Amino acid sequence: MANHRIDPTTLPGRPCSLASALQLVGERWAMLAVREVMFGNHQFGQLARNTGAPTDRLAARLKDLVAAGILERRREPTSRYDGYYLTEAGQALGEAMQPLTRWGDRWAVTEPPMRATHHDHQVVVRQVCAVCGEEIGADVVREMTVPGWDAAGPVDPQPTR
Amino acid sequence: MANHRIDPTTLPGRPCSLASALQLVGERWAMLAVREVMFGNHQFGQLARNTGAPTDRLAARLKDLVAAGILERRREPTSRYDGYYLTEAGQALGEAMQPLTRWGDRWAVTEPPMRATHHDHQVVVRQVCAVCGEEIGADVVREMTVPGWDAAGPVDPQPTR
DNA sequence: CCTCATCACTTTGAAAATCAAACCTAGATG
DNA sequence: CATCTAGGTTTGATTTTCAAAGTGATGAGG
Repeated sequence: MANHRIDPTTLPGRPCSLASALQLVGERWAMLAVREVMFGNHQFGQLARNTGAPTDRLAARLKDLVAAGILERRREPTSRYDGYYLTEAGQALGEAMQPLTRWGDRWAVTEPPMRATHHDHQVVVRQVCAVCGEEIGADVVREMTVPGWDAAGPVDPQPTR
Repeated sequence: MANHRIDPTTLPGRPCSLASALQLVGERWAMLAVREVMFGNHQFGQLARNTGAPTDRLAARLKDLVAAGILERRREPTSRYDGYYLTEAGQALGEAMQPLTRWGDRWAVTEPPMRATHHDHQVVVRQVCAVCGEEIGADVVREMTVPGWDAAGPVDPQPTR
């Protein structure tokens, strides 16, 4: 497992876990490849057909995702070819992508092309805090832990001198 | 509000709300711009500084996000310039981006550069089903509602014939 | 043994997107 | 009037993306 973590202060703009996450999975086709692996499709050809990505781009993305420790390439037991599988980070990413999919259902598509159910009813996602059980909403406070930044942007130590 | 919804069957690959969502907000800098607006930064210059995006790219993204109905451009009361604000879809997107940020905290960065708290304790996100209250995990079943596709990929009506 | 098919890529050459930097416009400031 | 600031747009070079063709390894059919 590679686990190429990024120091967010080396990225342009505000140091932020979202920016770092997008550095790993923000390029085109990356999340769709993870989606397919999550759906149980492990072969390169399946990923290519089901994402619609050009094969050279897909090959590059898969290489990156393996290097980032999100996918793992290993031999399929039933076949002579390798398959791509989710690591623990990849599993977690798959779950983190669900709210984005749900957002797409609600705001991005004319008609949702998939239905997510468990126990024979449709899943309606709610984000709650595991500590206090309350729904997470607008009362979340964000503190920057890196010096030089606050919510409004970079803080100048001496403004113009 | 523009509300450019996408018919997911017109996209390459599997018709999917995630692919549609990424069509709207998957390009570089788009989510970071939404993040900044969510943090209360509404001016173009702030968005440029805080995202680190080139101004031409940022201008293009903001135009797209406004056209997609995610941001709204309106006159600042305190200034003679316009500012960018979240629509209802943009608010919802901001919330959908949180799990991705949390994933980044855990898997993408060397050290989280921000801390999210409410009521003086750190937020730990848990996704639960609003219908039954159970945590959403692996027991989610996905059914495709469009013909020609299942979880494994495209279904051929007559295979080779 | 020879041909053909399948799978997983890689290479190629053209088109499109991205970038940093320079430039532009309109209104305030000195 | 000259300069400054904010909010972009334009420019020209670089990089990325794309579809399509090619490669090489394995196995099946005749």
